[in-house]
Amino acid sequence: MGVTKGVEILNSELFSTKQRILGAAEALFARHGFAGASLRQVTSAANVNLAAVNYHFGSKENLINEVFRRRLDELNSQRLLALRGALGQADHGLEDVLDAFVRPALTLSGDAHGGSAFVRVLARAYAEHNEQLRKFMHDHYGHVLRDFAQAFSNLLPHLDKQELYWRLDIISGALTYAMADFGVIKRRGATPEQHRDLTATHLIKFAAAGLRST
Amino acid sequence: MGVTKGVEILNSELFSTKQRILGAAEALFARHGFAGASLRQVTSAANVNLAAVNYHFGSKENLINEVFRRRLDELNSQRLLALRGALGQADHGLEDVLDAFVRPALTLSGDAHGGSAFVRVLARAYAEHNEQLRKFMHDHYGHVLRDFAQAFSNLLPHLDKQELYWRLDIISGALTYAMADFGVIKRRGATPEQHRDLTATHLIKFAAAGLRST
DNA sequence: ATAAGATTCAAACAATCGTTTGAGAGGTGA
DNA sequence: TCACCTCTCAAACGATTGTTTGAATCTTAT
Repeated sequence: MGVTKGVEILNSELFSTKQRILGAAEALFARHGFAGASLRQVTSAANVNLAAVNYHFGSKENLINEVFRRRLDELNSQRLLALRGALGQADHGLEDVLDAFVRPALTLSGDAHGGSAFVRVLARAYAEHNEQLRKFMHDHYGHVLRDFAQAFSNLLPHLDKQELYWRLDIISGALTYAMADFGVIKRRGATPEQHRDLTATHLIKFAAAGLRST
Repeated sequence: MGVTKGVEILNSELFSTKQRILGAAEALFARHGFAGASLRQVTSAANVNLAAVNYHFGSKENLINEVFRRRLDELNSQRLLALRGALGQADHGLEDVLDAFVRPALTLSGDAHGGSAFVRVLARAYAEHNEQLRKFMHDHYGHVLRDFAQAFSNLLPHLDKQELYWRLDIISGALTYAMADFGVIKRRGATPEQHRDLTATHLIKFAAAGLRST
């Protein structure tokens, strides 16, 4: 049996080698993990030569980082946009800020072009507690978390900064994990969009309660 | 640098070779994942010969299964015990059944003798969606999930069976993931036991709302 | 004490891993 | 046409993987 079983071969000429590698890596990392998916599996699924990974990305580790960067760049800019919109409302509350954090991620999880695979990759990364990956995210998206933390802090002035960061880390993990299951869940009598909205409502309510607790 | 960095070497004569391997595997699987932790790392940390794994467990995959079996046997029997206690109450509700499901897992996550490492292993397994591991859990602990599903179904007669199983799967994942972070979270002015109780309350409330939603 | 069985050990197995190499194909501008 | 640069390719690199082997050692019962 082939190692690319079930993974769509992205051999269209419409996509560059780099993009095909990123897409195949995303799908295979979601399914087998970072250590479990080999570069030979990735390049085979992407229909490119094995050496192409090290040529275009330098190393497997850097490929992993690029898989994250491609999606998180878009995700976090949308989060900041939504945050600015929420803070623009004069009477905005905790739930509005949480919504700005969750909603773009939900949209990503509903994306058919690899986005739903990526949220599973994200869930793996959270489960891994990978220190190297955490540093990458901190370096590249730390300002996003800082902006949200500032917004939360203004709404929760009694809460210690350090404690706030712990809770945001927990919330990120819980939300990420909950999102990772979206692909397989079918709720009767509701469209996927309705289902995501319903889940978002529950998650936001849950997270708001966790943030408010003393 | 040694590959066993930071992992306690279980070389006490009080523990058998099998137990030392299971303990070291549990700790290293929690830290590096199933594919990421090699048998040489495991046997080195356990202070046993490399071949001991295949002698006592047959294969790495079977070792993984045994790591799960050791903890889940105890966990699930306690869950069933708590479920019987909850069902014994004449006026028991959804939260009581959920508590019977969550509480034993929380106790395990607070256990210092590898239990807290094991919940991280569990979180990884959920994130992996490992089909082989899911089959193992289904074969060995399917009756536990069935008993809980029956209890939930009696309390939610309007809910379709298939839909109920989906929701229980989600809840299991969410609870497991939330538990996996316990080791590093320190909440000011609360003992670890109090913190676990507080988190359990939030989780149960969240799960109950999810189950009741139409 | 002695045979039988259970366990441990160093060593090696084939397979696979991420990475590197050097030749060559393909396109671009002078 | 020529030189230049980008990219692809098959092949090989050393290292590490899970597993197996057969002899050595320890345990146990007769």
